[in-house]
Amino acid sequence: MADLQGSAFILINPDCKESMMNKVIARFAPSPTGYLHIGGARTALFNWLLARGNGGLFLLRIEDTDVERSSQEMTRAILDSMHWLGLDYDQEPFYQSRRFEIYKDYIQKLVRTGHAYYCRCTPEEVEEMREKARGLGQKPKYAGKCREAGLQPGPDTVIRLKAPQVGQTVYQDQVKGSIAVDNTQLDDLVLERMDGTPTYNLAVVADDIEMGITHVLRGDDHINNTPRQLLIYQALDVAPPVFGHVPMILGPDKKKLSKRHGALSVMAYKEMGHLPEALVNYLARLGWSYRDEEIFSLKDLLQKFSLDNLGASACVFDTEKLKWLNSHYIKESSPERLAVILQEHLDASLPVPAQEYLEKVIPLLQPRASTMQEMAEMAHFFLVPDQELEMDQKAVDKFLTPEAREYLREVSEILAGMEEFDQENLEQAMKVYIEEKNIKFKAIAQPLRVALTGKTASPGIFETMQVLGRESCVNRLRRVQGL
RNA sequence: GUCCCCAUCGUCUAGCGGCCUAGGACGUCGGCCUCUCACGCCGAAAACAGGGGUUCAAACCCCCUUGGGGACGCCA
Repeated sequence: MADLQGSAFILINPDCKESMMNKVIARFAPSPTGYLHIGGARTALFNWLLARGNGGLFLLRIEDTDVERSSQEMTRAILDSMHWLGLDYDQEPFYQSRRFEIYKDYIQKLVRTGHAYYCRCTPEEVEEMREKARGLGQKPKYAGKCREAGLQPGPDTVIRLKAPQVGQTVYQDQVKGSIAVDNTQLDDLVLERMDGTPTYNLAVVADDIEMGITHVLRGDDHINNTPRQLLIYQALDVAPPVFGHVPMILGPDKKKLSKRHGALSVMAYKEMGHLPEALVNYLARLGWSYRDEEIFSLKDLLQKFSLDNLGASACVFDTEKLKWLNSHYIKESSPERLAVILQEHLDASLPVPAQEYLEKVIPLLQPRASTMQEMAEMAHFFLVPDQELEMDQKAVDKFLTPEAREYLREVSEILAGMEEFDQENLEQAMKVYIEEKNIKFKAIAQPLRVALTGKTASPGIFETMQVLGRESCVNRLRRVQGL
């Protein structure tokens, strides 16, 4: 790109179509100062889709230059979350903390070419300048005191970008459209701190150049950083990547999602019993749409995702819709897989059930549970020892009348004498019994349910009985006689 | 305060000047099914923030107002 510095109107990256022709290289660049939260996960997903959906590369960069707040554990946790969601990356992760030499080179190049200068102003002085600007009703910024001072490196100096003071910086945002900022709004940002470490904006630009990044999709909250970064690209005389800023995810109160109101980590959703494909599907639809469709697998998304269908406005995270998607995927999943997941959610006081048994229980719960946590609660009566089954007292009082107990006593004897203890034969046996007694099925359905499950709501009574098995059914029916 | 961004049912959204008496989905409310609870099916209520333009024609284009969000660090 030509050096346009100083011209009245600076147009950067007027059209991305040409670069779209080349191989897409996108990245996700989390800072390991916290868990991977819902917003970060969506950013990662979109970048992954952009790269993988176009035969490109998806790289990972760990922005751990803040040694104080970054940790190895958080990096691990972020990687685990991405793995759980099914977002894999190419090459080894790039760690900014190991790349300080590269940043030094970039900064020195800027100093050499006259695009950066040494500054001796103290943080207090700079703060005064900002205050002054604020007082004048202007945007707080560094006033440029050392800009023309021609200072040499020293122990108390930082390096600042010599940013253009006229014209404007314009770029085509892939989701927002044209964005323009007057250069007077921007100041000479610090590139290298007093301790010699690079600042965020410099490191990002240097890395994106080094990594060959073609597309930067990131949160809306970075929209104001983009013009600053563009200025660095310009000073470096390097063509910038394509930028796109996806809208923020808001909490139910329409405020930026934070730990206070449910900006939970990805892993928290796992613990609540959400399936990864449900979370991916939900996140994808938050800010993106494809006609009237709602259900998307990762594979569908790969094929259908495009920047064109990204929305521009902020959206509210809706737990109810997530749960609906989750219940959908629970219905779609195999009992084999769900059994493994369910184990993690079961009450620790329960005896560890066999995989085969869970696989019989789960089909009865699939249409009823919207999270695996819920399923674990529903599965409880299937797994608890007969003598420890908790009984809902209100249900007992209402349905286990003396008359009903007598029916149950007789039924328990019938069950004990049955040949094939399956749903079909159970239904037949009960039919015969109620005809014999000349009663309605309703007269014994709820008493049976309460006796067997302890509750008034459960899966179908015959399928429940078949899964529980003869022994448990008889045990439980006998047990209620004494209650 | 200054700058930037955004604005269709409660929520996620379709809509890219005429197909819109605004479509879908979640949720809500009815109904059907039914051994309970679910699932499923059927149906209903529910939105173009306001005001000016442009145009034969505006939810769609422009401007203003209002509202919301974000950013103004030697954090990332």
